[in-house]
Amino acid sequence: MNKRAGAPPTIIDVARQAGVSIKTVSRVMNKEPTVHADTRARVQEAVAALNYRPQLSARSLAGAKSFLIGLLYYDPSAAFVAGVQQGATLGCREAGRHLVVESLQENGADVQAQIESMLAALRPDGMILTPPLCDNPAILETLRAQRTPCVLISPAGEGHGMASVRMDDALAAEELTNLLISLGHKSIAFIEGNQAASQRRREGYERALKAHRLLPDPSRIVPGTFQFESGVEAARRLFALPEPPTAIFAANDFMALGALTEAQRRGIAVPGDVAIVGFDDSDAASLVWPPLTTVRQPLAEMAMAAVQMLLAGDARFDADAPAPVRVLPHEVIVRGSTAAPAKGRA
Amino acid sequence: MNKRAGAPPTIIDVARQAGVSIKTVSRVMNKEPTVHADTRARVQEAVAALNYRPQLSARSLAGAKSFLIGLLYYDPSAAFVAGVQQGATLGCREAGRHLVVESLQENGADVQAQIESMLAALRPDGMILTPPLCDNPAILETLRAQRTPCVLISPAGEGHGMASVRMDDALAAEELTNLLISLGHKSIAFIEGNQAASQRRREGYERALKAHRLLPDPSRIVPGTFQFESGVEAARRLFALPEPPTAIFAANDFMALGALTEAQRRGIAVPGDVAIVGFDDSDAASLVWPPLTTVRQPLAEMAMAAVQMLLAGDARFDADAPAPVRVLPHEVIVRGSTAAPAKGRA
DNA sequence: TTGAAAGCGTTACCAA
DNA sequence: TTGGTAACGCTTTCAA
Repeated sequence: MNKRAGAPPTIIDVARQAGVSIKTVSRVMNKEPTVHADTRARVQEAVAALNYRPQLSARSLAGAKSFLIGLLYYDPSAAFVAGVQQGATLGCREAGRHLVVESLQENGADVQAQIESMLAALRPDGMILTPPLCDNPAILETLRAQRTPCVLISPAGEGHGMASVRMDDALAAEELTNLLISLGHKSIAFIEGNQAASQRRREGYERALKAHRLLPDPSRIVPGTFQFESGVEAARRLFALPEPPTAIFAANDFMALGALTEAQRRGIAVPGDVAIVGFDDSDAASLVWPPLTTVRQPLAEMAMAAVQMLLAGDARFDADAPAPVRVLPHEVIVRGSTAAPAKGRA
Repeated sequence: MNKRAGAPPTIIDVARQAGVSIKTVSRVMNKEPTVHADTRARVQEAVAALNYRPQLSARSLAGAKSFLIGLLYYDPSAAFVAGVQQGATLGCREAGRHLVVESLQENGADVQAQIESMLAALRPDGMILTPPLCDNPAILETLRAQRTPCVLISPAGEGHGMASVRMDDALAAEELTNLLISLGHKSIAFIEGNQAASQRRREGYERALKAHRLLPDPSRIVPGTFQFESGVEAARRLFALPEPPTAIFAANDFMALGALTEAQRRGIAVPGDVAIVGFDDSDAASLVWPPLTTVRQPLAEMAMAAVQMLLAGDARFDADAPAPVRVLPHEVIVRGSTAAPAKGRA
């Protein structure tokens, strides 16, 4: 006897229809190998006929998995969330999981409480953390205490022993700097940011200079905050130097756009008088003139990899196994903001 | 007897600790009024002592709610997802719900299957749809068939009888146009987009012109695609007119940025020779020079309202009750890309 | 105002 | 290879 019609079919309905036990249906649904091919076919037929889909809450209550992956973030740029999320949702779909997103409210003390409460309620199979949360020791400790598998996206340091996915910021910066050098630039300034990524990018910048025996000039390395305005300010200082640089490498696009704006305000031609490169390939990078030469972070791919690592068990707390780190390839995008320096200025 | 230590406490542990039945604990957790104050206090004490948190899967299996809200999107701009999501996660947290995000893969035929499968597995308490999904009749029909409460964010038309949240695009466009008119502009061009919102914005633009007895000139209304390049192209056509406009209203920021770029490439000063306004307050709007005068959509607020409507039952399929529509206030943001027209050009 | 017991739909253990 | 049956942790119904 069917329950009231209209109610979604349950495993019992399928078992009855296929003439097997519910346990066998369960085995088929979970792709367990120990089922006879005929039986399996019969069950699958019944599943299709009834349009049966196992209910998540029942599965997770009875079993060990929740089929949920959590994505935790706090005040990142829109492009960053969107990119990561795109990859995470795709990865989850492929794996039959679902993505639960939580944007933490504040970086205050109750953040831990927020996380604990989420973990207790949802019991996610794994968590994905983005900067700056993935660099917050208190948060990582909370997660570790609950033994929730985690993968960090682009952590600042070594990820505190947790699995992580990143791109090679230093290498990308080195490539970008090499591009400028190969165009003929010898006087290349660097605008720093106030996040961990900036440090790594600067390393690559200096590595490239050294490889070409161009001595880094401290006066050409100016601070910034990853904000547009700080790029304007930094450029102002650079253009005021007795010998202004012929190229500017900003640690992110926003600051590069600030530098671009300041150059244009002063009638300094880009890329004619000064070449400018950024980092991140933000939306705005291709929405200005000249469009910005920059580096694309493989955000979606990184998030997808994170999901895969989570489900492959790479993020378990296996004690002495070193935490795995996956490094994904980036892409240098050459646009109109770079060119060879004007005659006599190289 | 406690289970193995380390396992999270259950309702049974709390009941034992408080000396009441599990049903009473359940009542307290669900804030049911029919509990004596003393009993309630005793239970809450036990809950705090054990750090008890009800498990979602058990709650949803036993009860009628899943405590999950779904957010469905397909290829929107990063800023749009990020904005909506910020509001949705906050709204969910306040309501003790969690946000499950699904980004559909394609706008193809299997989209319905994707949705059905999600609904069957998750049984979300409600769904939030963003454009263009919220304008897709097939998708809406699928949702309606499952009787899942839905709230549409900025649907194109009347929302097909479903609850929706929107801003008043036409009013905002009218205000923006009025701003230009009040600055002294009489020759204001409009760059259209290829989405429903563009239509509404154009209505407001024309309303403002008519109110000031400025006849809309068809040659000053040019098509676009909401993409940067189409803004460049549109501006090219406008600047080639015998009498170029003194102001350009682009139906979104990306096209406005294209127009800005084209103006600068031609040495046409902004806002001196031509004023430019956009729509959406995208990141890039404040990352260029001059920064763009535009309109901010209250995306986060709209999403938060959507969650509230969902939980208030505003989105139930109550047959003859008309679907509720909430309209949220926007914000006109005046920046550097607008000024009075140059003498003699008004 | 409180409680006992019967589910909810699935997985897991153990036996056949 | 299969099936019976006991969990899983909570809400709900019905009684007290």
